[in-house]
Amino acid sequence: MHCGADARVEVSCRGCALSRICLPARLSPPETRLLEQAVERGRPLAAGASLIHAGRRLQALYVVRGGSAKSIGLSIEGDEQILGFHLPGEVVGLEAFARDLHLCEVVALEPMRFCRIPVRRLEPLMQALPGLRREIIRLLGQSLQEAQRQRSCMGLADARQRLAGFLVDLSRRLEQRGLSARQLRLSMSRRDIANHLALTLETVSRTLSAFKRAGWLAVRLRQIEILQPQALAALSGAA
Amino acid sequence: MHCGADARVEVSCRGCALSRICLPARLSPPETRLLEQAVERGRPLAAGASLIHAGRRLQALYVVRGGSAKSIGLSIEGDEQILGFHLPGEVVGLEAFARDLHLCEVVALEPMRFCRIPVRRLEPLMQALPGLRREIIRLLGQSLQEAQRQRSCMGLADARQRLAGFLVDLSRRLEQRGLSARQLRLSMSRRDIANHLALTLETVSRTLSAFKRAGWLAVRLRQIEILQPQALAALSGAA
DNA sequence: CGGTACGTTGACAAGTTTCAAGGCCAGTGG
DNA sequence: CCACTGGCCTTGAAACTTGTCAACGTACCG
Repeated sequence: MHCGADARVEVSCRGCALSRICLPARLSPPETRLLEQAVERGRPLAAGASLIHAGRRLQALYVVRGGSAKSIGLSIEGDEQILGFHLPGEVVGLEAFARDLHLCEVVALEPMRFCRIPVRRLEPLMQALPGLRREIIRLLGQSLQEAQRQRSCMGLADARQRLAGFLVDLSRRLEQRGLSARQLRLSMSRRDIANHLALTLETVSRTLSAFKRAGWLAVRLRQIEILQPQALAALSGAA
Repeated sequence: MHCGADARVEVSCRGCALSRICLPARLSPPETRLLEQAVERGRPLAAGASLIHAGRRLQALYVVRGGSAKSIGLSIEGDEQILGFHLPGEVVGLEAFARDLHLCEVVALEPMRFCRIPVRRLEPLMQALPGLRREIIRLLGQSLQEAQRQRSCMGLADARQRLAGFLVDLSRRLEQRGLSARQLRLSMSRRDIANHLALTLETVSRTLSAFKRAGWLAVRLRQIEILQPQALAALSGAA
């Protein structure tokens, strides 16, 4: 299935609840107005449906509007690794700029809404709007730093540190979006978390139990309450 | 010390031996001519000297012209991880676009020459030359993919696979630059390799010895000959 | 009320790190 | 020229973390 888009629905970034977080956050009002004209709204996706298919040519960038998604990197041998989880306002698909080809499969974790910016419209806009060009480059640089940070984390941190870091990061990002930093409702399975952190699901489960025993978390399946944020933060940050 | 640059020396990218590998590789001759005017040649650096200081503002992108360098990512807690080794023709400093701030220290591994492209000159050029803009964005996308690939590697691969992958990658990159794909003269120490691969130097040493015993390599300190490239490639690629 | 996917827990095995000792090479000064 | 020193590299044995295999418990959905 091709990711359908209601091409000619009016989109208003300025009126969007995500405008403080999303692409327009650092654009001027006139720039945002011009960007709006290039943005299409996609038809909602069901949980498990693909927003981006690995192997497809880069035709558009996507922005999560509601729900959440995971990026799955596929190596030649067939092993998959989840490279990231995406929350509303986050731009996905940037890595495809390397070869105009998507190497990641992006899959909805729950019913999801999204926006779509075709590159054939983005290109001339980057020419016309220096602010938008800088913003795309900034986002690429940010993704690069995040990937490098995660790379270090995979190398240096043990299971407890990785899981603590995951929870702290998720908590922070949810808080940015106006949700509780304490009460997390995970949209991904233990298997997904384990894959993302390069652990086994058993280790994730055991480590969550250990945090629970230590009084740092209250865990009930995918509903997690952070009781000792500073303990988690110390573990994730301090080697 | 500020990284000195002989600002007004004439630079010719078209006459440079690296032009097939470096930034101009995908630019048109007219675009390359304009780019040349923005490029400065830096004063050679001694081994161990910093090309980029972590914490400094982004003022320029750098290109390795001769010798080699390592990028060291610094986390808050003080642990350092080598994020990559850089050969002639490679652009370094891109990750600073995230916050106009360099988070990596880039250090020469041996006497090194480099070029420098100030961002205040690059900005207007990206505006004027769509090809250069696309090329910078492509390079960012490529760095992002490489960082994600390495992230997966740290997670999924064991010591033998990581080291095999490291050697295969280095061999390929040296070959692109007209050097032997078989005879590698490592410019980095075992400690650096271990740090880069998130292993201990003992494990690197042991694994090299294992490859030697298997008849895959001839190892003499930093001089390495690859005897069975396909064995290394199979190990690095096949999970 | 099963059936199935998800999650938890335990015992054991494997791979890597840690700790410790020793070898090799280059540069230095007697 | 030689011995000495310090950095780099190699190798061995023990300890630890995580993966593997297996069993069991739990929520969700027909």
